[in-house]
Amino acid sequence: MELDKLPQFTEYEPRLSTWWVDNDFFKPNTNSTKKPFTIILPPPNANAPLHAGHALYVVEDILVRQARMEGRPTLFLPGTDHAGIETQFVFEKKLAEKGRSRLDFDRETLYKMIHDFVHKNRGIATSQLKRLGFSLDWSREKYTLQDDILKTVNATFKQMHDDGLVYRDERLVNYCTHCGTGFSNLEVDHKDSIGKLWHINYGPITIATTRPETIYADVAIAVNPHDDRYKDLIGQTATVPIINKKIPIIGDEAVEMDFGTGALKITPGHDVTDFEIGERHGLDRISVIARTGNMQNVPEFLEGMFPRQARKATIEKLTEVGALVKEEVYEHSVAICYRCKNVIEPLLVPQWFIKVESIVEKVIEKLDAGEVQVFPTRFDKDLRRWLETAPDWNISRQIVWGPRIPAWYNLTENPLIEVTFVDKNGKNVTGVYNDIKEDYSIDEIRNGLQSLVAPVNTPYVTEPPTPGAETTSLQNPYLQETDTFDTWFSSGQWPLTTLGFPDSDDYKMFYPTTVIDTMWDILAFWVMRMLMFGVYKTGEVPFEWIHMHSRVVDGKGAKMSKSKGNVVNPLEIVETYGADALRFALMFGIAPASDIPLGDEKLVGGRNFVTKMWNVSRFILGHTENIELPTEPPSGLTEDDKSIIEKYNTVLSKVSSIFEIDDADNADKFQFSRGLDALYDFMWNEFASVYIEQTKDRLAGDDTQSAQAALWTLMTVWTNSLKLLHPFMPFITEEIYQHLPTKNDESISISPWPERL
RNA sequence: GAGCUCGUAGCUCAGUUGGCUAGAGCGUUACAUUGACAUUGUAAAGGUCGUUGGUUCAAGUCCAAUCGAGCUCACCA
Repeated sequence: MELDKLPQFTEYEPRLSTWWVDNDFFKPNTNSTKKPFTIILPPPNANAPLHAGHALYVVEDILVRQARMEGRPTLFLPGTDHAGIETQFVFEKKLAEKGRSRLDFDRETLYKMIHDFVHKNRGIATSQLKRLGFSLDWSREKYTLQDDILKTVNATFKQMHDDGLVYRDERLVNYCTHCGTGFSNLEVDHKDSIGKLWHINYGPITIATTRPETIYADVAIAVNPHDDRYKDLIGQTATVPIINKKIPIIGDEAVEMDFGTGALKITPGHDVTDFEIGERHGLDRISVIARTGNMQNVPEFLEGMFPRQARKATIEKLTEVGALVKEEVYEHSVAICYRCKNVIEPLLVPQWFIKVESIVEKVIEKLDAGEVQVFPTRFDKDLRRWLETAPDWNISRQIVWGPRIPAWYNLTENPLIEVTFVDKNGKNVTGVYNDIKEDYSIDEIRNGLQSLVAPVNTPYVTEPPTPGAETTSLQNPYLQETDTFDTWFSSGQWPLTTLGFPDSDDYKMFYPTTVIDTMWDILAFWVMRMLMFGVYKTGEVPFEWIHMHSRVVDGKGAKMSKSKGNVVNPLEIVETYGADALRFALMFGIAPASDIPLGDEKLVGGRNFVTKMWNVSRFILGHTENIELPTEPPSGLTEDDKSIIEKYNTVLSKVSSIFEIDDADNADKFQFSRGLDALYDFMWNEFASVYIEQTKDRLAGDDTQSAQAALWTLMTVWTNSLKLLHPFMPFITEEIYQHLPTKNDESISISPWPERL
């Protein structure tokens, strides 16, 4: 029963991690009649290694390990996410390094290339999760793009469509006319730019604008209704110069009185603020910039120009007609394409939307009823605000990497659909089908298809019209929508899809899940969507608790970022200090949902604690050779023995109360730091520094009864303390447990949660 | 502009519903120790709990104001 001089965590941590999985300790014990405990792992990006934030899965692992020891059927289910935009972004960067672009490939080829790229990297994150010791049931691992998941995701879309919750509408998207595609906000760079602010006379009122080339798309002038200068003009008309179009003057509080002239030209087709004002007042949307980047719907002298040329020409014309009041230098930031650095135009592009109001109402009812609760409670307010102000959800993305929206258009019946494809000679073609149908067959378009844009009112079907034949039949005039689902549309159904909704045994047993734990930054994106899908599909919330964890920052409290160079790799920490030390550093002395400064001092502290555990165990085990360990509590316990047992009982209830999350009055729930602090103090100061010193003489003395009482107390209290510590620091506790004569179970991870002594 | 969080020892942070001489880790100082201890143990120094006012028998904790820091959302055409 000799232990090495030092704990060799680089040896035992990976060994135990594999051993746990190989022996199925993390598969749920479904024989128990206790209430199941379920956590679905928030899926990390399948394509990227873990970062420091992922180490916070330790919060979930602590809960899961404790529940497992309580004897509850406990499931911690792993999976990975295809991370649509981010992954395609990374892949395209790699393409760019080789001088290629996504526009060189048809969508099917591109999809396959990204798929292969992700497939190569998929193992990295999963092996890291294992190395960190998370007690996941790998036999149930899922991936967001696997067939059974997609089947449910598509079924949800169809159900929502049948319920009348799906519609198409035009919205402004960040569109790069040079690259011919839309981007998400994440993909847009901003550049400070010195431009000009032109003051232009519209008859009774003068406006200020940075974009005079869009005046042809103006549909109104807006002023602030509290603006004494202008409020009497509301209801009158103004005149767009050059084209002499009459437009109404309206009042809207979004207009800043202090900016420019205090009067704003409303151009819903080309500006996000204007779009919203236009929505409020029921105004038309006019597009004067085509997706090709050329001017359209403009006076003849501008036709076909690019916006920059049109701006110059418009200024000249305004000067000529005397409408230009003045121009001033103005600094602002403009959105530019991350790839080609050209200016991003907000353009009207048809998008897919989900009506959220009826679903959100039900979610709020569940919140009110306490069926789902938020910890810490201050985030309840945030969640409600997101729910109450949730606009209809744009679920479509103009990217390839993701589940393609299951809607099909009949091309011959809707020839105004615009298609972009690579023709059989490898050339990029964009055109309205009606204009190009003489030159290209539907098959040629389909085979090289990159994207299509169907006008908003184009009819569609939600099943492939000729199942299995849609990509081959010469007669088939249908093309599938090329937009893909927003990543959150599929990951929002994660608690359902991973458990095999609607009729699997797992779903019946483990849904609703117990806790979801994430950082607050995706409360609106992900947690809210899971609530919506859960309630919509099952009538039940997908989890009982929403637990918000902390953000990992560097040792000085600064946010980690690549540009600052202070990003830490959790696996490097594990190599240097051990996974237990990392887990300790993340939990010790931390208030719920506050920042976690992760510096070397903290990690050293964790490693030293591991060493301390080890040495205490060496001391106790060193005496099992010459003193017989009683199997029953001996009668001759001293005051010292009774005192340490009493202190153990106090710590036991303190640690246990962290996990009593169903108790409404329990102020200690989820207070991991308090439990760990108490354990640390007890094990190191009370037990090791005080009690062990008290026993040394007795263990070495001639009084066998006293020695046995001391050894029994040492061994019993220590074994139970290790069990209390196990959810927090699983490796060292398991490694020691395997050497204990008091070991009653194959693994400490499945041993019963200790009781009072 | 709206909202949220924070300001406690040299550093990083705890401090549950207000209640004994305000705590931890790291750091500092002194002494001890080859011990179960990549050291550890004992002890010490170090805080007007941002500032001001209020409620209370009692305030780090509640309220108001103020100063400072950080974050989120919305953003100026």
